[in-house]
Amino acid sequence: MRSAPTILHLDMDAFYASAEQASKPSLRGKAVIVGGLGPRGVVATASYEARRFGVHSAMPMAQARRLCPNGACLIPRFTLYREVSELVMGMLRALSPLVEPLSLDEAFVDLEAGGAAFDAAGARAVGERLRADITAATGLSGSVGLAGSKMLAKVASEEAKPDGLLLIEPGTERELLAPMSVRTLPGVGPATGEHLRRAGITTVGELAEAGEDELVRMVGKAHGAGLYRMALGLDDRPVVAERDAKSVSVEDTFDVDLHDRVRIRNEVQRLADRCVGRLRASGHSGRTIVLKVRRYDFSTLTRSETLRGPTDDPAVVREAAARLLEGVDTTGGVRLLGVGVTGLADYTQEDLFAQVRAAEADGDPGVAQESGTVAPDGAERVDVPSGAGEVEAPGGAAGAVGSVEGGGAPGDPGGGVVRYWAAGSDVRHAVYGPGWVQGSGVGRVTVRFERPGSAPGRARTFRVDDPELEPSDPLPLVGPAGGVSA
DNA sequence: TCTGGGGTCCTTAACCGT
DNA sequence: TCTGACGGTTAAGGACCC
Repeated sequence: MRSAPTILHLDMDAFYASAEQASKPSLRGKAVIVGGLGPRGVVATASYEARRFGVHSAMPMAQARRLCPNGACLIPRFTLYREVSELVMGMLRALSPLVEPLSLDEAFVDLEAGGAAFDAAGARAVGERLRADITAATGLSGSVGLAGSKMLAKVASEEAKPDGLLLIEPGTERELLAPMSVRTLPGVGPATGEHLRRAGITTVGELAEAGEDELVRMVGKAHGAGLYRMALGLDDRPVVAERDAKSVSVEDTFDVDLHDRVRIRNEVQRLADRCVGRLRASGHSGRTIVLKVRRYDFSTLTRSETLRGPTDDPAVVREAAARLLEGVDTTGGVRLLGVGVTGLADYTQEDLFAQVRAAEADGDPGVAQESGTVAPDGAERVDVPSGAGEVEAPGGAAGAVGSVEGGGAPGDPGGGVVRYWAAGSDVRHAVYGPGWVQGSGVGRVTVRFERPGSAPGRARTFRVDDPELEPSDPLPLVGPAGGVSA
């Protein structure tokens, strides 16, 4: 069954880094690295200029700085990326109602379903125009893959990068795939790749030769069967526009491992509250509470508890998380904590209260226990004085940072306002106007004053507590404040 | 100075009820 | 009544994706 190449996969090129370059003219053509800037940060995206130094995503930021000491390292600005993403997704939806976003910078489109294209020539024309329109509207480039299936369209856009388009003609897919690395296929990561390599399989062609039975034996039923079909270029998964969320979770990695049990408990409570905040914002409640703990040695464990009914009550989630924590040994230190909720239901508040009442009538401790909630503190965190929780256990780590406590900026929202200016963040100066933080340290912060569409601007340095300087929202890449062309 | 954060899906084992 | 097969649910972990 040979189908026309009318599945389109769009992948924006080095999305976060390109968006930063578009909004910060002085960074165009320069190495830009977007990611976490803390001692345990990793790279989210590197510009192509930075990739030439060997920097790539998921690499520890410290290593990236070593490889590319002159690169600009910036924190991600998701508000901006989301805005650009919505603009682009809107353009895709103009082509077809069947648009399946995979992330902020990637999506599938079923062109045939939208009547946008029915054959290779039509699909190619739509793809080329889309790329031009995206660049005109955002100043960014995207790569397009066109094929008869999602898997092949994705492989095609990957091959087309950067700033290209590739259409896989029906009938040519097996020859095209055969010499490619097995790692090209979606679903083959480091573990499966290594597994296959030990069996002497490194290319997609060898994968196809191995046969389904052999693959199933090696990597399991579902994975093996799927892998075999993909190696033959077979994939009939439809493009689906709406997908229901299945879980909501939040997690924090701490700059320094946590040892103090009290502090750990407090962090779990905070995470539970944040998680419920997100759960409610998404209009969901959930039944299963999950606690995640990553220990000093990077070993990760999860503990979960399923309630009698779904909840979005912070007290209930806090208590469940606290109970789960009691069963976890944290001696040695904890580098990450997370709280999640799965088994989502979109119950309304009314339904939920009805559930609670029913459960109370049942005498069910699972759901009804908000009455018996201990809740030592409200939403407010009871902060362990800095340092007090970090008194080193014998043989403590080299960290010794002390000043910045886990995740939070060392800002004091109360009085003196010593602000923390993260590199890459947006600011506005009363005199010089909008700009972005280039760097800060020893009581100073350097700001470059430029905006999307302007010429590269000049940098000025201020005291970190300069009253004329304040954080601000990102300027749009296009529109009144900016403009894609200078 | 190793290794983020937010997800999805699959596998395995234990357990319960039929 | 005992035993076994089977299905569903829960819990935990692992791989993978962007």
